[in-house]
Amino acid sequence: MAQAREKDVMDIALPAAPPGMPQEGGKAVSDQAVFARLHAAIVGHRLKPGAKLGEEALCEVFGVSRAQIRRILLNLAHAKLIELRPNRGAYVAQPSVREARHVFEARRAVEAAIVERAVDRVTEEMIEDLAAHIREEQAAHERGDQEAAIRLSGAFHLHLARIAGNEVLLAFLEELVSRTSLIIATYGTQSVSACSHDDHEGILQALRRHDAAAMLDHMDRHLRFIEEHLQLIAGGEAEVDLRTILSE
Amino acid sequence: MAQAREKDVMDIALPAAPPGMPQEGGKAVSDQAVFARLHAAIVGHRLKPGAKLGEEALCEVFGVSRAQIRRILLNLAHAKLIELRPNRGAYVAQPSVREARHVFEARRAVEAAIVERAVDRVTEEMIEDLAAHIREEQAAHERGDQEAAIRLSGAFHLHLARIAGNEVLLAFLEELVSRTSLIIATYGTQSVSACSHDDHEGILQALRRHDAAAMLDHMDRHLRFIEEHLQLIAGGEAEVDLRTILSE
DNA sequence: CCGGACATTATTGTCAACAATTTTTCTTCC
DNA sequence: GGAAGAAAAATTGTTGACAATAATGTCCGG
Repeated sequence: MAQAREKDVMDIALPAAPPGMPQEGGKAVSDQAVFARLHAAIVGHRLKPGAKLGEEALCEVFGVSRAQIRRILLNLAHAKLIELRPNRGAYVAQPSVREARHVFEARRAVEAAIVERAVDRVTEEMIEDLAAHIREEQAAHERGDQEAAIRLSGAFHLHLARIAGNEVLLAFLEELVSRTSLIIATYGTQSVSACSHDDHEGILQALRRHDAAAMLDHMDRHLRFIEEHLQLIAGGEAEVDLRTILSE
Repeated sequence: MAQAREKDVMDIALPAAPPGMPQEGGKAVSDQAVFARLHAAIVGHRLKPGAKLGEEALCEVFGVSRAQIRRILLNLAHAKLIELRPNRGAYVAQPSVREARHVFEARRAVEAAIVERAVDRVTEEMIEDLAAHIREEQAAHERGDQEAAIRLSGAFHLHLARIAGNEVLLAFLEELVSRTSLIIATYGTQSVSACSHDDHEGILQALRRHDAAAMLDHMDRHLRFIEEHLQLIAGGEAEVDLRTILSE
């Protein structure tokens, strides 16, 4: 079982492997690169909540030293994507129901602040960029590329944050978007794996009219819709898993 | 000069040194303890923006290994209190004017969200705790204890966040309060070194009446007042320091 | 007297071996 | 057969030495 989970870790490197850089012999791989790969694997639902991230395994996968991996794991822990249990190792985080609700609540607050600033600063060109972005989302959705759909869906919100022009709010939203994706991985059903691009379209329409109130309304409904379609009931921890699975 | 700054580092340990624990011979000092000491020193304006934090010096002061200090410095960097320049070392952060404005803007947004939730959840007992807190603030102010005044001033806002009951918003505000203190250390005049307890009193009065609108108004004015009384003009970087100081 | 190249020093970054802890496996006994 | 306990294996945590880099000081030529 632990062996099986290690196998999952081995799969991380494959999808986004850089072309011209063999892990052996080449020069050092940057922290940022490894961090980005692990981040993408967790947010993209390839590494599932609870999966163990052994240091040795990660070293082999990325071809880096343990000291480096350790530093990167610390960063991922700070981003709340993994949990570091002393003397036990690193595990992909399993957000509690309470935590999930707090993340959504905080996200509504932060997104509202971003919307208010974005309507004032947006230009025609930016609106066209957003429209193009939504088309990309739609394309990924139609072609059935789930991971791209998740990524682009989050990127839409971050795009809006960049328009708002506040780097602190952007950093907050980056954290919240990533955590939202992890929450969906933990509590999501098949139907809800990402934001629906229709909602994004509605938000964009309101932005075109510079209608802040309508944008806020759309954004709030959008986030509440996602939250309500999760199975955020009771203690969805491992304990319940065993009970429901084994009581046939 | 570099030597003088190292001296500053030596002063960190003295004020809050734990009584019964000699750094040599006792068991290991926890990361958290060292982090808290450095955090308090920076937020309490004892370590000034730009001060160098040499690894060797910190090891001697706290009696810990370099690996441990390195890990702690990484955490402080993540909290945006220090800046890690590769191959150059760690320095107490010098927030740019732009960054300062973004922090205040984000803080207004986060505090607004907290206020809205706090008015709904507050109890009589909590209000009394807040009142007691304000009296403590006043006492520290009257006795001229600047560091305590700074700390308690931030603690008031965090107390409110705890009442709001959202751990994510609380974590955001913790970061923002610390960064605000660093911004005040960088751009503050003598007159503005902390929140005025009068404003806090006004916020509390509005909370007593469960008047969310009044609270939001007070909070917003409170934060804008602090921001406006800083010297947030032009590029107050180190470059300018040398130029203005040496060109008499 | 000033400026640039070189050597020295100090500091940060990295690595590999060692210690401590947890997890697994194997044995033993009821 | 199953549980308790002990040995073994695997994994995490720490330490110290070494390499790489930047800062400083020195020496010479102009």
